[in-house]
Amino acid sequence: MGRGKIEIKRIENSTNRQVTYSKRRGGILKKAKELTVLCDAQVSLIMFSSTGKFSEYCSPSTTTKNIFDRYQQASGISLWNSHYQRMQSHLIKLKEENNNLRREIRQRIGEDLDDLEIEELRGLEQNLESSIKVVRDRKYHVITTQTETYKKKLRSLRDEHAKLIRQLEVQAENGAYGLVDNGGPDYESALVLANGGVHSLHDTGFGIHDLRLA
Amino acid sequence: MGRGKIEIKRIENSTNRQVTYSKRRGGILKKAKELTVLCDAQVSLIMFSSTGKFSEYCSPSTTTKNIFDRYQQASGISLWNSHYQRMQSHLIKLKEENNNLRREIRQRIGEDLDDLEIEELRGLEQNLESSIKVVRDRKYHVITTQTETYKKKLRSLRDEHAKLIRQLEVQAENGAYGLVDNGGPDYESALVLANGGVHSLHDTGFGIHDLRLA
DNA sequence: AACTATTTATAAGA
DNA sequence: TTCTTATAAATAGTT
Repeated sequence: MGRGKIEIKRIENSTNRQVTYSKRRGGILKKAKELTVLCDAQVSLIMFSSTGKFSEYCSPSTTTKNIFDRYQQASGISLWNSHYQRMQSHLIKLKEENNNLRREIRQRIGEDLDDLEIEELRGLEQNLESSIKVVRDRKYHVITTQTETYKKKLRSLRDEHAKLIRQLEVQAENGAYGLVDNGGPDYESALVLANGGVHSLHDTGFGIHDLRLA
Repeated sequence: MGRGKIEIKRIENSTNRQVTYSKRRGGILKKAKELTVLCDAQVSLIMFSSTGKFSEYCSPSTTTKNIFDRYQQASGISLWNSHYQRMQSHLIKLKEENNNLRREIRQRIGEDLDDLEIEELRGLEQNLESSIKVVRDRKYHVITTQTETYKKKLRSLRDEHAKLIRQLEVQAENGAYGLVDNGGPDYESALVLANGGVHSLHDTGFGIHDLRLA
C-alpha cells in the first residue's frame, strides 16, 4: 500500500528497515487501539525492533500481567513454570518434612501413639530413656561447673577477707582501735546463697539426682 | 476503509462487533507477521474478544515467554513477582520452622544441649520424664490388650479341645478303640508360644516393667 | 517529517 | 461464516 507493491521479506537496507518499522509500528498500534475500542477486546502487543527498541500497547481495561495470566490459562503454556514448579515441589517437600518432624515430636511427647506397634513403642521408650540420661548428665555437668565457679569465687572472697582481717589486726596491734573477731564470716550461708538458695535445690525440680552435688 | 467511514467507538450491535473483530483480528495478525518479516522485529500479540475468544501471534524467531522476559527487563515491571515473592517468603518460613523442629528433636534426643540454661535443661528433663511415662503407659496398655486377646483365644481353644476329648471318650466307651489320656494338653507352653516366646519378654527390651503382665 | 500514488484493509451488503 | 466491492486507511517511495 504505497507507491509500489513490496514483497514481504526482510528489508536489507538498514535505514529503510528502520523507517518502515517506525511507520508500521504506528500503524499496528493504531489497529490495536481500534480493535480494543470497536470490538471491546483486550489486546496486548509487544514489539522489539531489530535494534532492540521496545514498544507496547495494552488495552486500558486490563493490564499486561492480566493478559499474561489469561494467556497462560487459554494456551496452557506456563510461562514461568520452570521457576514456579521447582519452588512448588520444594514447598511440598518441606511441608511433608515438617509434618514428619511434628509427628516425631508429638510421639516423643507421648501423643499420637495409637498407630505404633509394640516394637516401635519399645524402641521409643528406650530412645527416650537414653535421651533422658544424656540430658541428666549434661545437667549435672552444668551444675557441677556452676558450683565449682561459685566455690572458686567464694574461696577468693574468703582469702581477701582473711587478708583484710590480718591488716586490721595489724592496725589494732599497732594502734588505737580494738577489734572483735566473731569467728570469721558465715561461709556456709554464702555458698547456699550463691547457688540460689537451698529451696531451689530441693523444691523446684533439681530432684534427688542433684543432692550429691549440693 | 470500507463502504463508509466509521467512528472509532464501541460497536453496539453484538453480531456486528463479532464480525468486525474477526475481520480486524485477521488484519492485525497479518500486520504483525509483516512487521516481523520486513523489519526483522520480534512481536507478541495477544487478543481476547469480548466473548473471551483468544488469539495470539508470536514472531517465529522467539517465544512468548522470551518476549515476556524481555518485556519485564525493558519495562521494569515484574509480572510474576507477587507470586514469586509470596512463595519465597513461604519457603523461608517453612525452612525456619523446619530448623526449629529439628533442633527441638535434637535436644529431645540429647544433642545440641550446649546452649541450654540450667532451667531449660531441668524443663527438658521433666518433659522427657512425663513423656516416657505416657509411652510406658501406652506400651502397658498394648501389651495388656494383646495378652487378653491371647488368653481369650487360648480359653476357646482349650474349651474346644476338652469338647473333642469328651467326644473321643464317648466313642471309646461305645466301641473298639482304646484312649490314652496323658493328662491334657500343655497349656503353659501354648501361652508362652502365643506371646512370642518367653525370651522376647525378658531379653529384647520389654524390661522389668513388663514382668507383672507376663 | 511530509507528500502522494498506490496498495491494502475493511464496512456494508449479499 | 465467507465473498464482493466501493471506499477508507495505510504506507512505499520520494522530496
